[in-house]
Amino acid sequence: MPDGRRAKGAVRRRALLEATLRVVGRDGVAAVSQRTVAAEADVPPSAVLYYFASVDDLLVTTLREVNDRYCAELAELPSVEALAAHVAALDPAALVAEYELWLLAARRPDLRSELTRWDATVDALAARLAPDRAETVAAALNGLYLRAATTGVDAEAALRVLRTQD
Amino acid sequence: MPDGRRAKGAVRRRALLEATLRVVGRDGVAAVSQRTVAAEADVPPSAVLYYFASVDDLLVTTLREVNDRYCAELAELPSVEALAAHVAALDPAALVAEYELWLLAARRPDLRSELTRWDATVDALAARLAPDRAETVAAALNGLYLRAATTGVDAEAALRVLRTQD
DNA sequence: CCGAAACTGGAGCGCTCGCTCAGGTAGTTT
DNA sequence: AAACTACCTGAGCGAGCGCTCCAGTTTCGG
Repeated sequence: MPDGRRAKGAVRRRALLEATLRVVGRDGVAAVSQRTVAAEADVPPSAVLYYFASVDDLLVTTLREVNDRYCAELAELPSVEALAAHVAALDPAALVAEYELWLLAARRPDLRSELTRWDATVDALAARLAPDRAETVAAALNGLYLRAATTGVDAEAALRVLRTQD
Repeated sequence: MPDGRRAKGAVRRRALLEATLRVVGRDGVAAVSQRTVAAEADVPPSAVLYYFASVDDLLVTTLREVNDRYCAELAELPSVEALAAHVAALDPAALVAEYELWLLAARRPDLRSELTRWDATVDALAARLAPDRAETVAAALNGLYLRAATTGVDAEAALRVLRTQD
């Protein structure tokens, strides 16, 4: 029988993770605090440290979840055209949040594995969609992501960049 | 006659800017505070707010200086080969610092101009060194920078990525 | 229906933060 | 040398921080 107590807790826990991601996207990793996340999720501050061992734990858990999501999304793309459309459809604010977390992972040895996971996913995608020029496509994709985070990228331009040999 | 007092002040001001960049590289933008920078530059904390209107002003000034330096460096590269060598020679820690500042600029409207300045410099370089495939080279260069910040990139691999058509 | 377990939330501790300010020090001018 | 002024600084304020603690509430199994 499902325990109603645990179920209720799980809902709050998830709400906190989503609130954290929103705070990161809006104001950056530095703005993530027990009190700001609690306010964003509309729970009392003490709830944050009931569901997570520390504020840092909350942040790291959020990072892993986001990485999971992005990697899964990339793995399902069937073609270079779909990839270009994917890049063009990304929300700049969400990408900025992603880079905030990327930077956090780059700085901390214990999160290095998340970084290599992301790199490996991009490399695998490039090798799958463009085996003869995988290195360039992987680099160009990373470059497109960066550009998409600021000025945005439209699908035609993305496709032009990714189809490097035509 | 030059006022010795003013000259001494200028030296301290510069020391604070360099200390700020070191702190950003080592511990991130979030670690930049009046007290940490003062300790890094070996000046009393109050000196920080004597030379800069606020801690934020110090950070923004540092960002503009770093951007100046990077843009000037790119503008002088004579060939794709030199560009590949340049990327391979970059220090990962310094690149992480650069991305910290990039992210700061991405989030703040008043710093958007620094971002477009960087993008324009990269685009101009790509158009100069590889006119027939500028968009791809610009994206690939940004991708290489990102990779260089974590795992590092060797010169041969960078050249392979940048010479997209061979 | 009752004890246990999961959950809730407010109070508050020790700490660092950005910033202000009154006053001290040292180089310049007369 | 005295007056002036630009430069410099330690002390301290109010605020927000992570985190602990514990008394209260809800929901469960037996």
